[in-house]
Amino acid sequence: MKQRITLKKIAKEFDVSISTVSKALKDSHEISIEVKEKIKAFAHLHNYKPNSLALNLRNQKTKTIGVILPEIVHHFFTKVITGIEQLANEKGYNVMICLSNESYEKEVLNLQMLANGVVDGIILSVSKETEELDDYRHFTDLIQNGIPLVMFDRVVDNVKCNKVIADDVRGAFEATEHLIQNGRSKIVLITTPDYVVVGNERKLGYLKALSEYQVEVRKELVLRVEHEDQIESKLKNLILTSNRPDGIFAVNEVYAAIAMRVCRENGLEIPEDIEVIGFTDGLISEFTSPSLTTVAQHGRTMGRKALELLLDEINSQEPEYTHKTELIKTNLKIRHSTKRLEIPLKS
Amino acid sequence: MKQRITLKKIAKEFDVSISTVSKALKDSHEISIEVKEKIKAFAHLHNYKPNSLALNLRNQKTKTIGVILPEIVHHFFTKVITGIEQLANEKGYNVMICLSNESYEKEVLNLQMLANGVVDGIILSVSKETEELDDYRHFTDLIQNGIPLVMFDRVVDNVKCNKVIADDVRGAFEATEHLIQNGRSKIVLITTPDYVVVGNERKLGYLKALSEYQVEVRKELVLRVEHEDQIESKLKNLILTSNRPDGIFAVNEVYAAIAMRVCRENGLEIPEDIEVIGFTDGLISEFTSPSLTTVAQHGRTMGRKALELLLDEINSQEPEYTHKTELIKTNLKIRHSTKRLEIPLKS
DNA sequence: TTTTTTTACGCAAACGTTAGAGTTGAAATA
DNA sequence: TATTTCAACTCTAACGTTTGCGTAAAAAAA
Repeated sequence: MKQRITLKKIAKEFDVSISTVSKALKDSHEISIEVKEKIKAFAHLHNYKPNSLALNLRNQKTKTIGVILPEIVHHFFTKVITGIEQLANEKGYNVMICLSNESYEKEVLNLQMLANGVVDGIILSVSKETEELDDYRHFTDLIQNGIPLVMFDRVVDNVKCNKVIADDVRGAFEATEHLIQNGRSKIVLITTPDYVVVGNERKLGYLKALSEYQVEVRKELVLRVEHEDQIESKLKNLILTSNRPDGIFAVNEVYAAIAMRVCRENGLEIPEDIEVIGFTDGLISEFTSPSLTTVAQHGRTMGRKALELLLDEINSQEPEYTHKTELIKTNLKIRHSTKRLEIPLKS
Repeated sequence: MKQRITLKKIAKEFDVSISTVSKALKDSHEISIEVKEKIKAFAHLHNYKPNSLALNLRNQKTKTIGVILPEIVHHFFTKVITGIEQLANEKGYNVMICLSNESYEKEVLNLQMLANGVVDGIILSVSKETEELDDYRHFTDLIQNGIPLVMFDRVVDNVKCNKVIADDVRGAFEATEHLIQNGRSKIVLITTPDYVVVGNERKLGYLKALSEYQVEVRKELVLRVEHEDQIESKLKNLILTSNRPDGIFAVNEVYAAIAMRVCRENGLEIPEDIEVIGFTDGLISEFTSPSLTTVAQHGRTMGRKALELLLDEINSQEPEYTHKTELIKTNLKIRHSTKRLEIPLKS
């Protein structure tokens, strides 16, 4: 196990100083051509690469950005990573990914770890527990420390930083609108508890569509679930009532897929008896049967945009940087779980 | 934007030397109690955290391990990451994830980047392009440089390092066996091109099962696809022959899901007319209709094991470390795309 | 020949940290 | 009083790199 070669070792080899070697490798005019040639040849032969740690320490920057995700077994987040990675690559940055596993404590730990000089900036989606605890001091501390932070998807309103969010309200509006235009009026909303911001935003869109189209809002049709397991019984109850629902809008893909299964197990045909729409452009939607209409979130675009904003802030010279919030458009991917509308009722 | 606080700044504050501060914060007996107290209080107030870069440089280790994945929009890989992350967390290590995007060049770049002092060791799954090019010098170079490497899932036989692989042969054998025991004999194999090692291993298992149960091997039933798009036409051809297949074993989940769709579009009932099994414990399997029987790979276990081996090597004092190859058992998750066998024909 | 310029290098500081080896000054011992 | 001991610090080197500045010798100009 031969050790990595350093400037020092090369210097010793030719009996010159370390700075001579450093300058030679940088092709400095201060060094004679012969010396440069032999040093370069030797360095190349031994595959010299400057030690990143030393460079980072000296330059006070790492050309690395940190990404903290609530979880990774989630198609949307992997899409976002792909977008971040892509742009990072183009710009010569490295990406360090950490998982908070939806835990406040791990989020704080990850943040502290990354803040200690490891990265030049951080992209993050807030963990559910943090949203629940409603404690955001670790974010403001970070920002106080001068480390740029960009939040995406699950963001916190009163933390001053760049943000990238999907246009959740509009996406949910369009999904609900689509169901209404397909003649549905008893539309179930399957959503998360209130503290999950995106869930709430999507609920807003749902309500907005109902009100705009003068569809009655029925409280019992709003299903708030803490966990997937709860969907089956709650939904079944609704289906078995006399005034059973004819449409479902779920705030994520898995909820929608489960809802479809429950419907079919209870004798409902999709989309004839009931139409279903999910949120997120995951993998599942394409392979369910019937395939699931979803609100596509464009995770890759969000990732790219988030990094764009981050680099913008990192490279900004201004003492007072002004933060932006970017809204990424969603769009409805109509598949077989809803009927395609031939003649739109409203343009 | 206040700058991070350093030992130097604390030292200046109290007009003592840097080492006094360092020792005070480490509660050294060399420092008087009063001085220790005031320094600690001040440090805590200003939320002092030692700069990781400086520590890494000094200690010549980073407590960070690098993971290079061919892609991340892939349920299996995210499971592996989860496993790695979990153990890393327990052991106080950080994880840096890089994507090769199945590209040889990016794999090499990532490897070089990580090797420059950024990580203490690397866990990697070989990119398809690398397997195709059959060029593994970047791995041997890395090992020569004394940086421990663990390969998982897609490994290279003649690179000397720790490896973790699923028992692909056995998994494929059991899948094929299951189909045979269910009375199937015309079993299609949907696999990748030959250079993809795991695909090959799974093919071996398939062939072994056929031979062991004396089922005729029909070359035309082995479908080698470069891309998902090719499945439809190739499979359709087989289905439309007089001697149509009655079982399908696909080397991954997406192939299996697509195969199911093609079968149903061509009038075959699953599992009555044809049974289907996939590989990988992805998300899709549960939500297809019927749900898909798969060979579960236990990605999390693989991730944990890979890191375990890596840490083992990192912390090994021996000059001649002997490498291991760990085989992770798969198991068949029987769902609705195959019939459950009530009385096993063979134990 | 003396002075100036140029060439080609070495020195030292800096990034932030740690730890062993000094160095004080005062208290304890002889 | 002289010596030893000890507490409580500071100094220094080291990790690997870069870069402005200093400087010796050689070359050019006076």
